[in-house]
Amino acid sequence: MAMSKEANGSLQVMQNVADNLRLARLQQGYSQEVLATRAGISRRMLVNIEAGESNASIATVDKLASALGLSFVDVVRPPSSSDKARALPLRIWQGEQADSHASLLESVVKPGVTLELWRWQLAAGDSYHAEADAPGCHEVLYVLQGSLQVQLAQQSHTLQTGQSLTFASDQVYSYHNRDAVACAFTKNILMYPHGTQSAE
Amino acid sequence: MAMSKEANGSLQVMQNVADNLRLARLQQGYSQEVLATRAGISRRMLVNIEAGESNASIATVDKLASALGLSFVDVVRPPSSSDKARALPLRIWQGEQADSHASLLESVVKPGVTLELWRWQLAAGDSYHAEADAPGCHEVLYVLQGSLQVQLAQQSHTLQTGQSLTFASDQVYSYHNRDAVACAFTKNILMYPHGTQSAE
DNA sequence: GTGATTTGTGCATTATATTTCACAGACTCC
DNA sequence: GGAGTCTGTGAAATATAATGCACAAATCAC
Repeated sequence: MAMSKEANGSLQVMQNVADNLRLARLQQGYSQEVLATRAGISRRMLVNIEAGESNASIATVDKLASALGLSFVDVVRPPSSSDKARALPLRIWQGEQADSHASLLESVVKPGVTLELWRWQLAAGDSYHAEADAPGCHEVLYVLQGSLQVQLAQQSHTLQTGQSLTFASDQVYSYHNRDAVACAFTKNILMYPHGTQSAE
Repeated sequence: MAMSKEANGSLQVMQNVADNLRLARLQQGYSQEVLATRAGISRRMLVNIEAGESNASIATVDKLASALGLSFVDVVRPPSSSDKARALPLRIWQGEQADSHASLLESVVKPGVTLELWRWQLAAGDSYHAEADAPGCHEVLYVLQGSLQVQLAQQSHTLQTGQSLTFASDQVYSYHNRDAVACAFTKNILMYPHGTQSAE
């Protein structure tokens, strides 16, 4: 993948910027309009850059990188270097305690569906309250260490190390580590554009 | 080091580009004029970029990177990432045999003097003939593996593993590996602007 | 000292990146 | 069907990157 298009004066770097920006933008769920506004540039420019047809300036690329929470180098980096072990982790959540954090490890974006792999960690006694995800979203948890209580709207589940749980996340929910040791777990999120999927 | 100057709209990236370009240019002994010509840009532009006062385009930075034998990322990279383990090795020499090559590991550029650390490797039976360095240059060799014969204008030295040699390199000289195994050695070069130093 | 080379600055000119708008196609939702 | 959002394209206007030249200051060679 990531073959160059060789338009007019299309440099390899331009194509890297184009690919990296588009990928990161879709991963974070921004439209061109939103991202362009956040970055303080025109949408027209963003279109050109994502098409690999614009020889942007350093400042412009930097604005976009910042708006996406990426470093300049991340945006410019060719896919060849550290290919799949990408610029991710992104969207890191850092709790008040040092041992409480979460990071996005992988992200697969397809036309109809998006899959994200997260790694979570909760310090002893800590908890996390989440808002409802988009309609149709499902989460699949797998506890690596310690124990985890998942509080849903109507029910509650307590998972021990090695146990897993699937639940619809289009509702408010929360994670609780009521144990005395840190809890680590992986979390897969399956998301759909709007509500395109039927129940299983 | 490498504090930002905060001129007009000086981004951190601009300063990185400025620092990296100037360092690489001096390391390779180019004047602004020469580098600008090789890169196909105006010297005026190069002056601005090296001063961190110009918001250059991707294409311009890429031209400069190519002219210096560097990748785009190398030029943009902040000094913080892999700080001293820099973009180097540069100026790689590759012999006809795969085991014969040399690379520049470190380079310290000061107003009056430049020190370079190289790592050389010569395949069994291979040799390398060097032109005279600038007047006043000295080399310090240290053999890591195998044996090395250094042929100077008036004399010849044969070094075994662990032995070292200092000699004035402002004369033609050559390295010979007359052994049956590959030879590796480090080489420090001490250079002066023109001939500013007195003999010891 | 003079002469040559390198580097930094100011300014007018040219090239082009960037903006703003208006519009068309593709898609989802109602 | 129409109304909505998202995305790509075109063209004119504007901002600015990039050029070229002339000149001053510093450094090194002689």
